[in-house]
Amino acid sequence: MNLDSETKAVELPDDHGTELRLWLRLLTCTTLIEGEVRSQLREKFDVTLPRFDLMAQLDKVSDGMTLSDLSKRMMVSNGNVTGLVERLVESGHLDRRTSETDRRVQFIRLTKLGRAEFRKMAAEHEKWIADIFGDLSPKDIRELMRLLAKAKGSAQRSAKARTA
Amino acid sequence: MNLDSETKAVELPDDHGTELRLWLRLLTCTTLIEGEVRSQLREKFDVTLPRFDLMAQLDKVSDGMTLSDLSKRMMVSNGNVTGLVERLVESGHLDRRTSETDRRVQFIRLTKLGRAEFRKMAAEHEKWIADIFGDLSPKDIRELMRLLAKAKGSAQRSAKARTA
DNA sequence: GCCAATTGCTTGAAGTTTAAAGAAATTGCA
DNA sequence: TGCAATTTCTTTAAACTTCAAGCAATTGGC
Repeated sequence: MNLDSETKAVELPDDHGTELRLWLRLLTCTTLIEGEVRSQLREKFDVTLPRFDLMAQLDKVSDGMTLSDLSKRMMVSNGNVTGLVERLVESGHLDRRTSETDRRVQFIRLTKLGRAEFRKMAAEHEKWIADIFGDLSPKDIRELMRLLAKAKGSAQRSAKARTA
Repeated sequence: MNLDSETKAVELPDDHGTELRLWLRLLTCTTLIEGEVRSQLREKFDVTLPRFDLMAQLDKVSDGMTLSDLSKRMMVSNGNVTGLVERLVESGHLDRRTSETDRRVQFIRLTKLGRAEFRKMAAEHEKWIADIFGDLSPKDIRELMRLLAKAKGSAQRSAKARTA
């Protein structure tokens, strides 16, 4: 038996510190940027981030989307979307229409007003983001994209394995 | 005058699409991992992520921390921390003590129970994170750390410039 | 010492979020 | 057809979050 390796094993019970530090850095980065975007949205357009996100999903399609689609894409719960949509319909940004073939399903769309307002916000939003990442070179951005894609894949693999 | 370049300028009013895609990917990654961690914490320890985060901050120091320190480190509002601490004191995980030199200040500490429970959770938590990033090589991790540090710096520069 | 500004924390209102339970509609299979 | 499983959405309770307003204590000129 090798005493040295035993001692080492006790002092360094696997080393998962680097992954943890990576996670904390990722989280800090995201929180920082999210806070910045949130402030700007409130300040410039008096809109909350969740509402902006929801409208962003809807802006990608022309013919609407169901609540389930929205909750999957936004990675939030179903009930959450119900409330958000309700308030956005109330304020005239969204339009809801019940499916004719399945009466459980609601198709949600941006209204003319909603789309117009979103487009205005999105244009500004894109500039803020560009400025936030302003110090990164095109190569940095490509590398980050690549590595984050890999990280995303890894996380999905891990989550799936756990649930299975 | 060059018509071609004019046309281009209209069709591609600056190109900030790559930064936007980077941001969306960063957000997706974080949301995915955060959801995974949240599920595990609830499932295995019946604790919420915000409580875990707060205890993590306190575990780093032995002699306690003020509410302001906590809110700065966690990057959340003051009022938010007030509520979290209140519930954690209630459940016996935290301990609060008013400063003797400044009666506005409260020092918050983990109780013996709180620290013991946190240590147990943290050990598991580290393993989950290691698994989540399991597909990344040590080199990938180093590169991500480096690029995220750069992104963080850039975001801070941007936020600071706006506020100034 | 006086008092305006600042700092640390709490409170209240509105909104967001999750998890869990439930209602309504559809689907698939025997 | 009949009915159990599934899907879509809503509802509920509890927690979390922010922002703004406010209170209490301290600090820094003067």
